[in-house]
Amino acid sequence: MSSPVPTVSQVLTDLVAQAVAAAGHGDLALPVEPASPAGNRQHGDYQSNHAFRMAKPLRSSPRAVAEQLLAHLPPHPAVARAEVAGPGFLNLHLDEAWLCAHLVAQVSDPHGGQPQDGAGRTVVIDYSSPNVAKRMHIGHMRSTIIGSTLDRLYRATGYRVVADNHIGDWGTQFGMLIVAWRRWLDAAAFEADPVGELERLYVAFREAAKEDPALEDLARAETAKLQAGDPENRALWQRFIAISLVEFQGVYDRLGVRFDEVLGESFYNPALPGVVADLLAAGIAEESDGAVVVRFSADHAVKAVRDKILVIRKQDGAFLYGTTDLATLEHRLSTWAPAGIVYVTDGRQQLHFQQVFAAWRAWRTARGLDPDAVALDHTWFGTLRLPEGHMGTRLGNVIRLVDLLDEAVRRARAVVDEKSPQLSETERAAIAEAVGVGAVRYADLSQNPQSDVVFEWDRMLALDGNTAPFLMYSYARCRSLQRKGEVRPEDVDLSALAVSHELEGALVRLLLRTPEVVAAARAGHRPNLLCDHLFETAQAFNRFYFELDVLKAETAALKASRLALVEASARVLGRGMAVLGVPALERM
RNA sequence: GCCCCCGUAGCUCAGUGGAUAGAGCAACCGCCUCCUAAGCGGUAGGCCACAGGUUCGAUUCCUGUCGGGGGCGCCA
Repeated sequence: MSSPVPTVSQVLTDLVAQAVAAAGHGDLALPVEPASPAGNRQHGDYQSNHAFRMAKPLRSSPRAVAEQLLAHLPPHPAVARAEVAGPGFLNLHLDEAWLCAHLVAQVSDPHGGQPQDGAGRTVVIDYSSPNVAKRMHIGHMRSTIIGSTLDRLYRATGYRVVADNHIGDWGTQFGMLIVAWRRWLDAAAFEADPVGELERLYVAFREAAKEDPALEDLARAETAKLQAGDPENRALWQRFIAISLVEFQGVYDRLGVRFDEVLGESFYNPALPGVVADLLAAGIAEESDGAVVVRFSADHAVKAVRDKILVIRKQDGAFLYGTTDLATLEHRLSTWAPAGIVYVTDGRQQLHFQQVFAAWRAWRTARGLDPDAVALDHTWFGTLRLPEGHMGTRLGNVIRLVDLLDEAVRRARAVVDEKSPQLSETERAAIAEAVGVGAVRYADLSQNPQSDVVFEWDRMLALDGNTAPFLMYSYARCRSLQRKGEVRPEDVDLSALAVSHELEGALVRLLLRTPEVVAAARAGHRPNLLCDHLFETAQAFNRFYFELDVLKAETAALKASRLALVEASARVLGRGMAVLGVPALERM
C-alpha cells in the first residue's frame, strides 16, 4: 500500500555511498559505515565516519578523503549543510523542513517507519518456561519480561514469531508430588490456592524424605508408573499441569505476555529414545560408565565446550534436559523452518546451551545436513539475587511474582489516589494496575539484560525518574492536551508540522531516530536501548511541553504545528511503549 | 585448574572504536493565578579497577594483574 519509509540514517548512508561511487572509490568493496547521530549538537545532526575506513586502502589521510567525499556528495533536500571537521568527520546538518516532512511520513506509515527487515522470516523464541506445580516467583520474571519484549521487537521489525513456552512438566518431582498428594493433601487449601498447595506438598515431601529415606523409593516408583502410563498417575499429572497453566495465565495476562505454543518437556518425551539412538549410530555419542554422553574434543571450535561432556542418557536409562533440548530443536526446525531460534534463560545455562548447540551441529553434519540451517542464539540474562543472597523454594525466601505485582499496584494506587482523586474508583484501579505492572516491566527492561540484578523493592517499584510511569505520564499529557484542545488524534493535520524553536527541533530529531533504535535493540537483543531512547524522547517532550504553549500558541499556524508535534510524539511514544509492553493510558 | 560475565558519580545503573563520558535516585537552590508538578530548570559530584598493547583515535578491542559473581559427567 505505502512505500516503506527509510530511516534518516539509511537516507544519509545511501548519500555517502553515492559520494563514494562518484569519487571513483566504488571498487573498494568496503561497506559504507552507517551514518550515526552526532554526539554533539555543534557537530551537526548526523556524522559519517566512513572516510576513516577508506583512508588506509587509499593510502590517504582521513581528512583528505572526507574532503573528497564532501566534494562529491550529491545535493539532497535532507542535507542543509555538510562539512568536514576534525581529523576526518563528515558532519551533516539536516534541513528542518525535510526532517518534519520525514517525521510525518514515518508516523503515517502503518509500521511507524519501522523497516521490516524480518519480512518473510520466522523466529522461534523460547522464554518464561516455568515449572509445573510451582508458583512463579521473581526468578521467572526476567525470562518472561525480556523474552516477551524480544518477541515484540521481532514482530515490530517484520518477523513472524513463534513464542514457545517450554514448560517444565516432566521429571522426578511428579513422583514426589503424587506420593505427597495421597498422604497430605489439604483439600480446603487446595481449593483456595491450588498451586500453592502443590508447592506446599512438594516442600513437605522434601522435609519428610529427610527423616524417612524410604519415601524417595516410593516417589521413584510413582514416577516410573507415571512414565509407564499408569492411568491414575497420569490423570493426577494432567491435573497438576492444568491448574498450573491456569495460574501462569493469570500472571501472563497481567504482564501482557502471550504465547503461540505451549509445548512442555513431556511433549518431546516419545522422541527421546530415537534421539539417543541416532546420536549413537552417527558416532556423535558414546557409552560411558553405563550412561550415554556426547564428548567434546580438547580442540573443539567452541572454546567453552572443550573437554566437556553432555550426558544424554543416565545410567538408569532416564533422559536429561539436554536430550529434550535436542529433540525440541529438531521439532522446531521441521515444524516452523525458522531462520533462528532464541533461547532466553539465565546466564548460568551458557555452557549447557553451547553443548546442546555443538552436539546438534555435529549431528546435523553427520547426517549430511547443513549445521547453519538455523541461527541458534542463547540470549542469557544476569542472575537475580536478593540483598541477603540467593533465593529458593527450599530456602523459603521466594518472592512470588503476583506479590511483586500486587505491591507495585498498591504503591501506584496510592499515587493515583493522591494525584487524581477526581477520577472514578474503577478508573483509578485500572490506572494503578497499568502503572504498577508497567513499572515492573520497565524496571527489568531498562538495564542491560546481562547485568546481575540485586532485587530491591524500592528500585523495582520506583514511580519517578527513568521509569514506565514517566513514559506513561508523557503520553497521557499528549492525550490530555488533545482533549482540552478538542482535537481528535485522527483529525490532527500532521502536515502543519514545522520547527520554530530548538526544543521542537530536538524533539523531532529524537522521534525520527526511534526506528533506528528499535532495529538496534532487536539486532542486539537489548530492550534497554529502546528504554533509554524513549526516556530521552519523553524528556524532550516534557521540556517542549513546559516551555512552549500549544493550545495558547501565538498564532494559528504555530498552534497547528505544535498539535502535529504532540500527535507525532503520542504515536511514537505509544508505539515504543507497546514494544516494551508498557500500557499507554489516555489519562492518569 | 579451565571457561563465561562484571568493575564507570555517594547509591543504582546506562553508554559508544569517534570530538567535552550520561541518566535516575540521594544532596543543595529554584519553578504551579498558566495546556496534568508522576513534570521542568540549575548546582555539586569521575585516574571509566590497575598495567601494558593494537590505531588517526580506546572507557569501548587484545593481553596480563587485582577484586566480585557464575559455570565445569548422569538437576533444570
